[in-house]
Formats: sequence, C-alpha cells, structure tokens
Amino acid sequence: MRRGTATVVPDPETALARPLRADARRNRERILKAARSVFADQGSDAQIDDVARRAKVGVGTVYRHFPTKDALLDALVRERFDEICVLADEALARDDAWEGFRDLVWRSAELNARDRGFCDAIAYHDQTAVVVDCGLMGRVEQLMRRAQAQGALRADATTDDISLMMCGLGSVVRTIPSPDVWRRYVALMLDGLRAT
Amino acid sequence: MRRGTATVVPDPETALARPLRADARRNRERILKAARSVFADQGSDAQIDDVARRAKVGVGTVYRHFPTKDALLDALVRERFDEICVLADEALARDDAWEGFRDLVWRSAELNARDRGFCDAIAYHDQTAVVVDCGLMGRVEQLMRRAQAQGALRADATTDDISLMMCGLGSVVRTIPSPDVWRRYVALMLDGLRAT
Amino acid sequence: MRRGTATVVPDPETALARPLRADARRNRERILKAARSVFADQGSDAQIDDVARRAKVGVGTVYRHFPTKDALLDALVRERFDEICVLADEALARDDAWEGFRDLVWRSAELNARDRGFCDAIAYHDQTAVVVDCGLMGRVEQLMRRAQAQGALRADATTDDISLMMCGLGSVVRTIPSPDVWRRYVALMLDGLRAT
Amino acid sequence: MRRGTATVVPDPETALARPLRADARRNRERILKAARSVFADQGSDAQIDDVARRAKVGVGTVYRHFPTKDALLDALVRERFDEICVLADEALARDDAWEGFRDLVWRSAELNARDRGFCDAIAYHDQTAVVVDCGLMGRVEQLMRRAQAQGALRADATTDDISLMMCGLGSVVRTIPSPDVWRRYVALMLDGLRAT
DNA sequence: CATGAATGAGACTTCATTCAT
DNA sequence: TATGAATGAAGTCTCATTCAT
Repeated sequence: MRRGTATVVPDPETALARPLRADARRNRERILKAARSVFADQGSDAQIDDVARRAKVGVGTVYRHFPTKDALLDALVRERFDEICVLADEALARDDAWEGFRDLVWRSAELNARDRGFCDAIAYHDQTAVVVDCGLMGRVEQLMRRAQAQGALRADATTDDISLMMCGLGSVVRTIPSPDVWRRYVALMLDGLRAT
Repeated sequence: MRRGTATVVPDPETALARPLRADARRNRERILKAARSVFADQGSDAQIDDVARRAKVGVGTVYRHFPTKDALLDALVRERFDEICVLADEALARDDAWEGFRDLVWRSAELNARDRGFCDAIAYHDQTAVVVDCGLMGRVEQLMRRAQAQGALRADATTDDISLMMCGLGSVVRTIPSPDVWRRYVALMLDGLRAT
Repeated sequence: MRRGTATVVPDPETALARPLRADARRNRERILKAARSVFADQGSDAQIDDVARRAKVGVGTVYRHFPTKDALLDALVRERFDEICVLADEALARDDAWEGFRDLVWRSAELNARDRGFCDAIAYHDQTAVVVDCGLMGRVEQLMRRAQAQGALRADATTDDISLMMCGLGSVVRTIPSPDVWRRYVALMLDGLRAT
Repeated sequence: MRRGTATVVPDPETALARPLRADARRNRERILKAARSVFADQGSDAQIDDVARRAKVGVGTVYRHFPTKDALLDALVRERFDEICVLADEALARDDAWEGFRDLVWRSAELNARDRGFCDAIAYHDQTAVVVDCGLMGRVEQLMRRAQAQGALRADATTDDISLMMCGLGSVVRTIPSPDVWRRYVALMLDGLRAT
C-alpha cells in the first residue's frame, strides 16, 4: 500500500502504477484540496460525502482514488510530511544544527497549529509509516546527530522524542482553544531537549 | 453542562439539589463503576448501552443520572481529579516543593497511563472547569509558587503549563503503543520546567 | 442462535430469553407480517427499510428484533416450517403413510408455490438448521419409514431426498412464470420416489 | 434483449449484422472466456469490472460487445446450450432412444454440476428463448418422441419436463454443498420420467 | 423512578452503467 | 473504437437519545 519512494516530494503517479490520466489527476487534486478544507472545517467528523460535494465529484470518484476514508487521510498526511521534508532540507543546509533543528520544530508546529481540524482528523491516524516513507525520519535523525555533535542537543535525544513531541502537540492544538498556547508547549519541549 | 459547584471536593449529591434516595445513590455508584470499566475497555467507542448493561441497569436510568454521554464522562473526570487532589495534598505536605511537584506529576501521569481507554474517551472532553472546581488548580498553583520560591521551578511556569503537559500526555498515552513511552515524555517536560 | 425448542409451534418468547414486553411482542409480529408481505412483493431485493416502513416502525426497531437481514429471513423460514410441522402431524395421524406423505408434500409445496417472492428471498438461506430445530425432520423421517414399511415408498429414500426436492421446487416456483408448472414438478418427483 | 436468430447454432457475428473486425472478434472471445472464469469463481457476485480486468480490456469494451450484464450472461448461456446441442446430436445418433435421452440428461447435468458459480450466476436468467433458438429444444423433442415410441419414456413427458428438471437441478447444484447430491436428484427425476 | 424498546438521521461503501479522452 | 474514470442511487447497519410501560 505504501509506494516506498524516498524523494522529497514523491510523485505517486509515476511510481509503480501507471500514470493517471490527465482528468483523473485533476480530480485527484480537487479531491485532496476539498478534503483539506473539509477536514479543516469539520475535523474528524468530516464525511466523505462532503468531500465529494465540495470537490464537485461523485462519491464514487472519491472512493476510486482513495478506497477508504483512512486512505484519504493518509494522502493528506503524506502531503503534510512532504512539506515538512522541504523544511527539513532547509534546516540541514544551515551551519548551526541546533538552530536548524529548533526552527524546523517551530515551523512544522506552526504548520499544524494553523489547522486544528486537520490535527483533529489525524489524531488517530498511524503516521509512523509515512514519516519513514517520505524520508523525514532520516533527515531529522541527521539533523539531530549534528546538533548533538555540536553539543546543543541533549545526548540521549532520539527521533522518537520528536514523534512524542509532535503527538502531544496535536492534542494541545486541537484541545486548547487559545490560539497561541501551542507556542508555550513547543518552548517547554525544546527546553527539555536542549543540552544542559 | 457544568454543574457550577465551587466547593473544594464537591459532592454533587449534597450540594443544592435534594439528597438522592439511598437506592438512587447506589445506582449512581454502580453506573460510575460500570462506566469506568467500560470506557477503560472500549475507549471512545464505548456505548451508553454497554455501561447500562454492565451496571445491570436500564439505559433510562443512566440517562436519569447523567443526562448526556458527556455528563457521564465529566463525572468520571471529576473522580479522577479528586484522586489527584489527594496526591496534591500529599505533595504540599512535603518540605521540598520541587520534589513534591515532580512526584505529583509522575503519580498523576501514571494514573492516566494506566488506562489508555479512559484517556481515549476523554480526549475531547473539556476539563478546564473541572480542574478549577475540584480545587486541584489552587493546590498546584500553591505548590508551584513554593517550588519557584525555592528556586527549583522555572520562574515563568504557570498552572497552564501543567494543563498543557497533561493534555499532551493524554495523546501520547492513547496514541503510542509502547507502554512506557509516556515516561520519556514526562521526563522531557519536567526538564523543560526545571529552573536552569 | 438457535433456540433448540422441539415443540410443534415453538414460542420463541418463552425460550431462554426473558419474555418480550407486550409492546415489543406486538412490534415483533408487525415486523414479521410486514416482512412477509415485503418479501412476497420484492423477493430477494426486499430492503429492510421497506419492511420497517410497512411495519410503521423505525429501522432500528427492525434491527433490534432481527440483528441482520438474514435473521429476519430466518424467522420467516421458521414460521413457514412451523406451519408445515402442523401438516406433518396431520399426515402422521393417517393410516396410509404413503397418502400422508404424498399429501404432505403437496400441501407444503402449495404453501411455497403461493408466494414466489418468499421462495426467491430464501433461495440462498441455509435451512438445514431450521428443519431439524423445529422438529420437521424427525416427523418426516417417521412418516417415510412407515411409508417404506408399507411398501409404498422406495426403500432407499431418505429425508435428504425431500430437501432435494424442495430445493428444486423453490427454483421452479420462482423461475417459471406459468403458475401451475410446479405441480408437474411435484408429480414427477413423487413418481420418482414411489416404490416400483 | 434476445437477438432473435433462428439458425440451429447461430453465429451471432455472421448473422445479419456486419461481421466484426478481426480484433473485435478476438476481444469478444477474450471477454467471453474471462466471463466464464469470473462467473465460475464468483457466481452471481461477479462484477463486470472483474470480467474486464481478467480479459485485459476496458469496461467500455465489455459494454460495447454486451450492452448489459444480462446480455453477457445470455451469451454464456448460449454457449453452454451449444455444447449441449452437440451432446444431443450424439444422443440422437444412438439406436436406443432412452439410453440416448438418459445419457444426455446425465451429461448435461454434469456440465452444470461442474461449475456451481455459473449455475449461481444464471439462476435468475430466463433461458426459454435460448433453448429454442439454439435448436436444443427441437432435438430433445425428437429424442423424447423416439423414446416414447420405444416405450421407455412415459407417454405424457414433454420438453417442459426437461426444463423443469434442469431448473431444479441448478438450485440443487448451487445450494447444496455436498458435491454429488445432484446425482441423486437426477436419478430420482429420471425414475419419475421412465415409463412404468 | 426504573426499564428497555423505539427512533431515525446519518455513516460508509458498492457497482451497473455512462461518457469524456 | 477502446479505455477506464466518473457517476450516484441504493443498501446495510449504528447509536445517542427519547418515551411508553
């Protein structure tokens, strides 16, 4: 089910399956776009019918592209992680690894904080596969190793800590109404991760 | 939806409303007990019918005591916070405030970590009112102020940070399968909260 | 799932489960009646929603009584076999066992022939359990043994032959439009079963 | 829905319509072959998409050749009857008409018994037109008349009885799991048809 | 008061058939 | 002409909550 590409922004159409027909690709995009907005609005209560409606497409079409509600969510998650992968590359390009790491955390947290609905929708979606697939895991690991070598990140920190942190962040974002509380959460966590 | 009592450990039966008849009170307890175990087992999928069945009571009776699924959940949360209040009192009794604070965090985290089902069930339950109502907020604030005075807790820490932390913890507990990962989460957070 | 009663017309309400409340029993009857007529009209295409509508009952009520479309069908089949059980007892009361057997076959065939829709609906419903449960199997076996002893039924005939015959009959009834062709089918089969 | 050819073994391609282009004919064959195997595997649950997939052809192509699922089924039935026509000719070539008739019945029954899936798929398919169209009806009638003249087949037997019998057989084959029960059915039926 | 039967909107998904490419 | 993407009505079943007994 996973396509196993490791490029930064994997092009699912060119993987193993034959490329999508132009109209199908167009629909796929419309559906994803609609899904993004529907999930943003309704969170985990979002319904496939709404997605279809907003994409101006029959339900069947949605199901053809994403055989299951979960598959649709997965595609959305994949997109999000692809975005973050780009950020990770920028972080890796910097000399100061800790600054890179810190900013990466802030920027990806912000990405999530921007839509609570999405955080809500994916709360129960297993993301472990995606993080590895899209290559984010590898990049973050590299970044963390360098930050540790530079003595800025605590020596025992691992990528699992980041998963942990992001997991908790999701909860904070979708649960607490005040729009900026997540910043405090991230600040505390980063302090906890910094070398002492 | 909130019942608005302001006593430290409110006993909803003796508040303003007439005291419940003995059998009604017995039923209330049975329902709560059943609910605890059903939610523990099924998490957010638990159904009121299951609770009723396990309490050997009709659904109607459940609804008489708790007009809504959410109200039932709220009562459960209230119980949990009452437990923690006791722990908070023990913490306040200690000389070293930071140790008291730290242990309180660990012990209440453990309480939650012990049942993922419950964490799952209350994931979307707004707990702000309860924390205040039951007096936990006040106790924790006191504890934190003392820990700050002793120079062990970072000066800018507030009770909101604790809410934040517990909120994230819930997500970690119910999302991540490995049974002890939550400990790492708590450790990081406490490190983030310690005075530097 | 089977209640294992062996009385002629089993009273499912008094079996192992507690007796149904008066209104529930009334609804159960209404649903069965509605189901009979809906299946008669629409055959296997009949929908639970139609049954509910015709019974003037919510879908949920139908599902409460019969957790599955198949369970509803099963109840209908059970009723039908109970009817036939009565006929079987009449057949057993006669002196001439072959005449009893023959008439039983004719009368139960007629029962089925009267509603094609029903035959259609139960075409894929496994009836083996029901025939045994309701005691029909036993009665027919007795009848056949006596008819064999009297030298009228071929010696190698078993109750399986009857199942076979009724199975084929269903197909004839629901497939062939001319309303009386089934009679020829039964006649041929009986000739095939008579001792030579 | 019927194509109304009246030749003995109609070749729908060469009839009145323009002959199909070579590739179109090839496709038609592939589709039929695929359909045979798909229906054999899945019975009445078979989907046109599966047929197309197995034929390595688009659904549209299937629909071009067979405007309806039913039309496809009809073609399959037609093929089956064509096979039986050949058997009927062999039967007619024998001196003993009853033996010819009996063997014809056994052999065609076996043909059906070999694939339950097919029996299942055509359970609701009206075959009356096809039997006449393909000339099977005529042959069987001839055979039966000769068998009657030879005093082996009961005088009142008609081709309708055979339809009846085959109709019931289908039900037995697809309903009863034990793989050889159909033989008993055929035996009984033949006994019912033999002159006494 | 307790009971548990009833309600019914709504969720997800399937598949024969059409039609744009 | 072939392709396969799109359609969308329809079907089964769930469950929080209400209400007659």
